[in-house]
Amino acid sequence: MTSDPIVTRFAPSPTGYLHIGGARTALFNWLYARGRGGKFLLRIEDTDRARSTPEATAAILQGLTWLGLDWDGEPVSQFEGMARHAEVARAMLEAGSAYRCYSTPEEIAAWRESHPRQPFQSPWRDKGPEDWPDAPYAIRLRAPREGETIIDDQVQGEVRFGNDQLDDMVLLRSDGTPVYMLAVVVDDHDMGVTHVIRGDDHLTNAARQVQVFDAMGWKRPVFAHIPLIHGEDGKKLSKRHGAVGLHEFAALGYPAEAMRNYLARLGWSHGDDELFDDAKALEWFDLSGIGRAPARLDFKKLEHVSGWHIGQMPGDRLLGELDAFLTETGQPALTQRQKSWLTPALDALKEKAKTLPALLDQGRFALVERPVELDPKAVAALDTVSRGMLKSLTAALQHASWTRDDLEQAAKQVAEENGVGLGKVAAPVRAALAGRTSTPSVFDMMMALGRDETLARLNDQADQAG
RNA sequence: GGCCCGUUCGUCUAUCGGUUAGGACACCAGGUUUUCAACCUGGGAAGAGGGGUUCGACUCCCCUACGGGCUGCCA
Repeated sequence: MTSDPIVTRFAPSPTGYLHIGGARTALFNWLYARGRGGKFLLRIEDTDRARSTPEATAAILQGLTWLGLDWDGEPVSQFEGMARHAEVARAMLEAGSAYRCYSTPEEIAAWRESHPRQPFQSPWRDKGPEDWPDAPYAIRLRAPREGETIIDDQVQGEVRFGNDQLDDMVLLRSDGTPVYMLAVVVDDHDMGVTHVIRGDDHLTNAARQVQVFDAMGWKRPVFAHIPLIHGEDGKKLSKRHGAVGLHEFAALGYPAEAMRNYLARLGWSHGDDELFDDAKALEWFDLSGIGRAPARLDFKKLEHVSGWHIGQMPGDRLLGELDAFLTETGQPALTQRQKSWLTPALDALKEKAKTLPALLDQGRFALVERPVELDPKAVAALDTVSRGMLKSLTAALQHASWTRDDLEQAAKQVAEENGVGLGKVAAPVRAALAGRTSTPSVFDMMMALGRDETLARLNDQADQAG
């Protein structure tokens, strides 16, 4: 038997930026669909008009784009489907799977008051047309009162709800507007969604939604309710945990592919595999690998994953990432000259950098122009003796062929002549070349800067020898 | 309150009845080294508690504790 093509969706409410939990949910849906040749759809749940904003929608789309998650077709606006949702509610009314409920909010509140710990039971459930008053009414689902509603969840397993715990949910409000729970079901059905992968805060909702699917005679999608991400303290993720918005992670300089890797591993695993690229993630991702306990955000681990990905990147890709990062954070783009100095040093730089800004910081020698500004430690490294050694090195370098071996040879020679270790020679070179004491290897810098720039920078300091 | 979900090293996790409970991050100690790193080697570190079931439980069942979710004519 040929199975239907997979269709997943990500359905955020446009009430703010895309946060890290939502990003992971989107990633799971994307991985599942894309790994199986299926479709990944987007639906904006904008039925809450008061809280939904176009800016938030834009921010979410931008976040997904940055993360590298592409979706099929245009994003669907749930709000625009209102008429369709109402139509379904009316159809259910016609079919008898829903009924008119004339209870007012006050009556419902009073009922609850006198029936503690019991779901509301409308007195209108079994009334006929002859009893209908001339008043506004809500349409409620005629849900089964006995038996169980069972969700066969791919993550949570078989979850059973006693139908006596589930009330007849409102489908259409008395003002004629559909309710979110109905909209979700109708949209998922109309969009052909086969797999609903979402936060487990919707697990209980699923029971109600399934009743609607059943009432309409629609095929239920496969459900997978994934645990939410928590902060480092184990509490629900919120602003006080620092970065929670995806854009904040982008600004911190984690490459998108590293975020994908880290996020994928948060709550999902494939044996002991920790570091992998998209191809592997797509190949390995499966619902069965998702855990049931909420995972905490761990920035240290993220850093490690990020460092690995940066180290794996070919130079041109890395340069592209750096460009994107600078643009993203509103910093000036790299000039041609900066690129020409930075590029040869990339292989050395990417070995140690864990984030993009960290790499830029280590590569600062390639970004500055003469005269190189010295920080206090660099000044301290350039005492009279050091400047003297710089002078002899500069002289020796004048005729050196610019290969790493020769440079190293020359430096060692100067060290020997002065009866000191290589470190003593390297320190002032480092200071003169980069203006600081923490840099890549001095030889890497010399190779990257080239003969002219290197000698110029060295001379800038050597000339000041006493 | 009721219903539902969860609980393996500090953290992310492996284990799908039989392991000295494995890996990764972090941490500690050594090594390497021209700085900072990076890297290499080694180390400490876990089944929430209590009952069962079983020849044998981290794995299955029950209870408790602790987290979390839902319980709206919110989404």
